[in-house]
Amino acid sequence: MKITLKDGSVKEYERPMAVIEIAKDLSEGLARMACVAEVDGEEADLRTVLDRDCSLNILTARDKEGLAALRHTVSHVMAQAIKRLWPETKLAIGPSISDGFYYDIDREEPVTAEDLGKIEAEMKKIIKEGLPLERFELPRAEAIALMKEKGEPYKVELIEDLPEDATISFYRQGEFTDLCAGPHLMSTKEVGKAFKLMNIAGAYWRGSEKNKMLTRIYATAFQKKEDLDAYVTMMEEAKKRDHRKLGKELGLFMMHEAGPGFPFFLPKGMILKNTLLDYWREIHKKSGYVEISSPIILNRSLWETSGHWDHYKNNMYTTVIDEEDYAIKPMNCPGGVLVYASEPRSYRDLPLRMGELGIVHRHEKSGQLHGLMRVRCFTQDDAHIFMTPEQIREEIKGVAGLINEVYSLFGFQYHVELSTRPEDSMGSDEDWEMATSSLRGALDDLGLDYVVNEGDGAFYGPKIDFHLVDAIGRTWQCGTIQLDFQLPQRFELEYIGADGEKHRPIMIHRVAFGSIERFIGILIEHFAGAFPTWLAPVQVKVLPISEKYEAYAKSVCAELESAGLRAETDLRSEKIGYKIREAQSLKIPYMLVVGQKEETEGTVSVRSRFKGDEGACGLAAFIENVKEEIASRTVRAVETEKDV
RNA sequence: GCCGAUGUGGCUCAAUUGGCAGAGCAGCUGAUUUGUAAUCAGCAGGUUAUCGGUUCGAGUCCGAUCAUCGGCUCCA
Repeated sequence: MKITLKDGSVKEYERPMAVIEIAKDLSEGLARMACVAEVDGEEADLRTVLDRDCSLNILTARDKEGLAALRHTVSHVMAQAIKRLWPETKLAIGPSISDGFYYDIDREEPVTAEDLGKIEAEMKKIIKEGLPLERFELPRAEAIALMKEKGEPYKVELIEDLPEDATISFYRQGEFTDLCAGPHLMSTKEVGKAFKLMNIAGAYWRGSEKNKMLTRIYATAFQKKEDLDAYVTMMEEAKKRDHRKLGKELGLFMMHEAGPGFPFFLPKGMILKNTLLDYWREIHKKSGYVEISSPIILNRSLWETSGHWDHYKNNMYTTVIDEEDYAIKPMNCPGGVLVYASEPRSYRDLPLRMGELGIVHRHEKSGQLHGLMRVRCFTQDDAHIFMTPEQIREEIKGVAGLINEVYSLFGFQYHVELSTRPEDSMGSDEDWEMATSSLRGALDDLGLDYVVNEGDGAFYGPKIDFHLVDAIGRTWQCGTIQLDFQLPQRFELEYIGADGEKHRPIMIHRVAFGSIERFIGILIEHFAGAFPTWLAPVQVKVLPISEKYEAYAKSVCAELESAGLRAETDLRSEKIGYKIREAQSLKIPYMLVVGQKEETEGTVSVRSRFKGDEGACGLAAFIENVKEEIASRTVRAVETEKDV
């Protein structure tokens, strides 16, 4: 099969092995910068479902349309079933989404898990009835009248938002009629059996918290039963790699009621965090950044100058000390700005790339906390770049390149969004035009594929966001690059140009990891806890066969440690199988089994968490190999664990 | 914050219509001295999230609070 990437490059793969080959290429970074555009000449989209399995879904445009029509039809069947069971229920919207569909409904009594079973049973009846789906159109006024007659106020509201002269399309199946643009299957019979109601949630009508909260029923459907089964299995597997579960099992971090949303890092999690920070410092030094640290608590007048006191106070922890207002910083920028302003700057100093691993606190609303992904205290791998307008494009490219380098190291897939000027914004049209085109230009220069979110930028400037995917397909914003002309103005920042005159610099706010906490959450799920050796909290565990070999095990461990490896011994009087089982479940990269044979020969028996027993090896040679693996930060995303 | 659900030893889960709070794993002690995913025995561990109510009697029923989970909104 011939695959065309969005950057225009073409690769050929042999059919039976294609999926594996593509996965390998992706993990090696070959195709990461671009998604698949065509498969055998047909427009297509390619995504890895789970990196560990390298299971790839290659969906052609036609497949996607067919699946959407199927799901949309099942959505109508579900709505029909609900109306049959509880006729007083009001219907809102029921679209097809990336891995299924949902319907928002308004019912007095809460929907329960048992109700889902009843709905499914009723849906099966409707499917069996084989009702044909008929499309018909009505002028706007008649459409409104029809929906009023059926007692569907949400539908009426939807139609009222359409233009006066619009013709409204409906789909009818049996006694049930729904406002809908289609397309649909021909008959409810075609739905088949491959559908499943997943869960119940709340959702605001039209996505605004000012509106009524409706009940959303999430469900999914596939063309084949096997696909549904595979999906359900995949979701179950994915839940096993939930970072909250693994974080506890692997002793990485904990939460406590004493501080909801404030994570505690445990000793092993701290090694992971510090190792990431070491890496961060290394690449930032290489990329010409300097590092600063600014205070956690600063007084009110600073936050007033920066605008946070007015615009961000709801999310800030504030306090009164010696009768003066203070705030715990929710962002690092004002601190960075003060450092910039602390001495006169020349154009020769620019661009000035000033990094800060800053701990910020934000009072997030209780309902939105989520493990390490959404917390109230986190470390941003922040940096502020002060520069001249001419330097914007190159700097953006530099940052985007750096972020790509970081994500590629871990084998992440990500997508990029460009957010443009919002309605409520500050600054001149020219500034916005220049800033937005610089961002766009940088993305184009790099050949990065991106979507544009019109009007979604910050009030002070446009931004580029980088999103990573968690184990069950939710995406999380991690990296971001934001252009800012407001803060330099508010703080009256200056530099002396070549002309001897004062000029105002432009600022970039940027993060690569985003928050170390969130990034670690994503890493845990991405690797299912089996971190690459360079990141693993314990890299080698020495397992003596019995207490007789305790001395040798200790000496091996001492040598590993003196070579800079993170090693532990397991000296308990347990059988070797027990020790292996435990080390394996902790996902320790290497287990060294030592007994009589090894002690006599001065060797170690190496067991890899992925490959199992690898046989005897000289200790010096083993150390060299592992050191090399760590130094090169080798990531083996394609390897799979042995089944338990 | 909003809608819904959940909360029992460190972890995973039991406990009939309201009737003596249990088990496995982990921990500790002892025995065992082990060759690639769980050796055996014993011991200890709980104010059933918290506070209040109903009842002769509450893990179980009711109310409030807190936390967590699935979403929505917001966001790194």
